[in-house]
Amino acid sequence: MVDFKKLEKKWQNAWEDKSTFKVEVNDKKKFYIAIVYPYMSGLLHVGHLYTYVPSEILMRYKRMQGFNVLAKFGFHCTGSPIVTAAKKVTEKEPSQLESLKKMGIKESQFVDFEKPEHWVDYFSQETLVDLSSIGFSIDARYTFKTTSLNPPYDAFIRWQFNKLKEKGHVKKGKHPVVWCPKCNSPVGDHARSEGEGETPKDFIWVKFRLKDSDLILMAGTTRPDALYGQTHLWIDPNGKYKVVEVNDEKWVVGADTVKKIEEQYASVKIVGDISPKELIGRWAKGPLVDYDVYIVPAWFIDASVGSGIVYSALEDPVDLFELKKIHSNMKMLNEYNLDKDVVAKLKPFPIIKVSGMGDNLGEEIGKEFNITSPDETEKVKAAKDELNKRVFRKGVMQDNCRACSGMTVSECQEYLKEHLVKNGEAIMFYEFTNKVVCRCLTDAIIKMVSDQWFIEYNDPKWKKQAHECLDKMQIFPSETKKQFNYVIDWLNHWACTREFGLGTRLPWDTKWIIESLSDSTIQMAYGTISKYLQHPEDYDFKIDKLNDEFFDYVMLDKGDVNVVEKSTGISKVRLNTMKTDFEYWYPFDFRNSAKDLVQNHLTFCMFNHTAIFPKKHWPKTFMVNGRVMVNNEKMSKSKGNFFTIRELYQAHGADVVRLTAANAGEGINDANYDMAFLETAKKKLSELLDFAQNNYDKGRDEVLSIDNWFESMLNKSVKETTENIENMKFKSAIKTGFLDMQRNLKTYLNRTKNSPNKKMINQFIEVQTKLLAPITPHVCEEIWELIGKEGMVSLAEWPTVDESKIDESLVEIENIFAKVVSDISKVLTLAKITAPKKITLFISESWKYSFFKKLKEELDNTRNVGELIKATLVKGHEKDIPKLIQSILKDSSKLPATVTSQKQEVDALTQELDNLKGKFGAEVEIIKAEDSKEAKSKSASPGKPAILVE
RNA sequence: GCGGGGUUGCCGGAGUGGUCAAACGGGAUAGGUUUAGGCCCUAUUGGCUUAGUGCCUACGCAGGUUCGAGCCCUGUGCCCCGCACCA
Repeated sequence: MVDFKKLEKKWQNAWEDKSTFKVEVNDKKKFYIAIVYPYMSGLLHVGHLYTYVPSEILMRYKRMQGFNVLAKFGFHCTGSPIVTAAKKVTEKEPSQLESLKKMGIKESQFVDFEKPEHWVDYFSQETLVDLSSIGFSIDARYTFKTTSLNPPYDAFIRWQFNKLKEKGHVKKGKHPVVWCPKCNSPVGDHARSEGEGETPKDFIWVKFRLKDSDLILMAGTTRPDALYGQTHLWIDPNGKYKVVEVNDEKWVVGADTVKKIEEQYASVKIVGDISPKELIGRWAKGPLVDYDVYIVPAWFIDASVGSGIVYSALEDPVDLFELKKIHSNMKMLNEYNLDKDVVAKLKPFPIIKVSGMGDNLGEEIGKEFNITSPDETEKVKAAKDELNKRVFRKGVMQDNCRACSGMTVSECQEYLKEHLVKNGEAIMFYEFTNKVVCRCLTDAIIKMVSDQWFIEYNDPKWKKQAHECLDKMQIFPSETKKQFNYVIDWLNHWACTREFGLGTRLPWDTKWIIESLSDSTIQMAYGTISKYLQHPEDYDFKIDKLNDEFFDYVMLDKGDVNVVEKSTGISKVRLNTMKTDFEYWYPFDFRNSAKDLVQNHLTFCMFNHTAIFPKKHWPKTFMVNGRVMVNNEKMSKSKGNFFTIRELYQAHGADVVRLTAANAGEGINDANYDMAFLETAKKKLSELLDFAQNNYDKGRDEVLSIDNWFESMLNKSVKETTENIENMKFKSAIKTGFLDMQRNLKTYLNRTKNSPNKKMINQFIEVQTKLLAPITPHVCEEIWELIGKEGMVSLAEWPTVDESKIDESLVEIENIFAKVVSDISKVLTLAKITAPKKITLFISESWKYSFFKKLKEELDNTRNVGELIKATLVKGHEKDIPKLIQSILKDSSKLPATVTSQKQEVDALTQELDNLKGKFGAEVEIIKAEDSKEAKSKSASPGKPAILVE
């Protein structure tokens, strides 16, 4: 077995020594690949590998096609994960320490990892080691890390935000956030010990003004539409209520809600307690209707839920059945001094029309669910859920609903939410539907963050531009375009600042740090000149005074170079070098990522480009890949199928690991990194090297028809492989550019009895090496050297297709031969003949060939038997033709893909006579059907000789 | 709930109207080679079957369009992913 590791080191050193992948601006056409940078909270793992392989293959492929290729690589460090991880190290959290250990870090070094800055330095360096060890052909001078630890990058991000602000895309706003009062920060899904997936649900609290009083009863609801059908208010007769003063109004709310109001809405002054008894039996006036509503007790109401007060619209089955209870409960009516007549008159009245249902929705659904008593609480609840669903989906507001008449229920809800709040008749209020607990075990709350900065992705004009950008882009796979379209429309305000974590400070409000997904949206532009900004000393300048004018000049062609020279201290010459570089490289031509970045980063990238750059610098191509599984299971440390790239290449070698990654999958579906394939890859690559070494420049000079077949197949492989790469189908490229090629080689050697044509075998080895070079470059360089080629295969020219060498009839003839062999075997089995004496092959009568050709053409026009007969009729065969047409119509597989000729078929099979004789140990005779009296001979058809065994 | 993707042999997965179902990879079984194992080679891997190179059944389920459907349409079951301030 080949020592891959040794060979790989050799070529990695050679690339380094010869600066094979260092790029400079030149006259060639450029191709800029902006690789998504990895997060530096650890070493690269299989997931990264799978995402990076497409970029890496593409950059090598484009280089071989003569492009000047820039591949940007960075190290992402902004946000909270690194800080959190460092904190865990400080706290000596076992799983965190274990994970460091697994990445090869010694215990004595742990103390260094208590500082976030150390993570940034350490992992970006180690990642660079991994990248070169796996043979990625990037130019390391262009790599950079993010955050304020990298001042020029920091300046770039400030510039980006100043630009966004200038264009009016960044604004201050309010937003409800799931918040941990102890950690004093938002609690994302991943940071919860309970309540994953929970989001603040928006309610509105509607104001009901108590008659003959200045008190306002706040009634919470998600169904403002039902206000049109309001009948009365429910209140918890045993609950605790308070009167509080909010913005000069006196509200009655459940006692437990006071704190929530402060967190979400406004400061609260508690006036005092109020007993439900003081309210029951009185009247209140709510919005949207002219009448007053009566206040009624209900035990299903809980003062601590919502606002503690609910208004009733009797289409709701719960309310309806609850009211029935009260109707019949004289004792209670008396206890609360309720007016019997008023209560008796409370009746539902219809406001919503649901198709397929009558007017009295509550009663009807009750019957449907077979509810006989109000105490069947489960049934009642199920009925309520079902009704809500129907109302929301199909409900239309009836004519008695004033401004909302004719609206669908969902439209009406949106309309009322906005209008009631605007008119001061309600407030927005957010609640969880389930409990949320922070990882620190504190109950989370909903907090209204009010001085947060937002990027306004909801701006319709901006959305339009983003759509325009998307329309012009190439998206792989193309189905993903739909998803992008949806995301552009769905994106709303995006909170872009945080109080905690690594990153760049918001230039005009420095208490805030720019959030991690917002800071990386146009950094690909920075990547075009990062070589200079990260290593100014190599280019004789200093960058201690980078400012917005600098980026304006270099990237937007704005401002005066003399002014910029003065303010930055960078010479005009250097400024113009960077400007030229930027203008040469930008925009980026390709960017790929896993599909989870579609709904944020990749879409942000489009938005931000349209805001800041002119159209010519908008992104060109996105490719989205699935997530990677390992051995068909989600990768996870606990399952033991979590691998760093380092572990893999150290154990198997870079090429093997790369080939396995490229073969793991393609398209948007989840891929599978198959550890078993590592062994297959090893074998196949070893064989490849051995074969090239032992067979190059050996063979005969004479040309046989099988050589031409081989050449056809070779050209086909090049064609298909090139197409596959162009379509970002890298797994298919392995199939057509490697596996199929190897199978054809096997067939070829078999058919030539291991005596290949020298020219062909050389061509094969050269083409094979080139096609594989982007995927397994080390082995390919080695082969390239072994066969005595000049220079690096990495810089060799990508093979071109010679269409004239693709002869479909040769391909067909070879298929016929293979089929004949298998048919003979089959016949022998069926006839139970083990040792045949003689095999006769009858080649189809010659008229059938032209008939088949003609028929093939005619089939595109018609399927009508009569017409086909007329069109294809050959004199003298009036009887045969209808029969043939019938059978072909029934099973079109009888018609070969390519119709050859009788002569070709006879010649080809005659050439293989010895081959056939050897295979079956029998005499073989080939006869044209015309020359035989055997009845069987007439059943031969083009591509399918008749077979007679004796 | 909303949006996107998927559903094909023992497994992973090709295949988007006839040329073609199962490419390619993996696994399994039998045979050959081998001291043995591995590598490698051959055959089989939905069912049936005949003096013949075939027939039938199958692409989640049920319908439909078509001369013809894995592919198009309608309905439906199930699985995966995302739904935000988090990288």
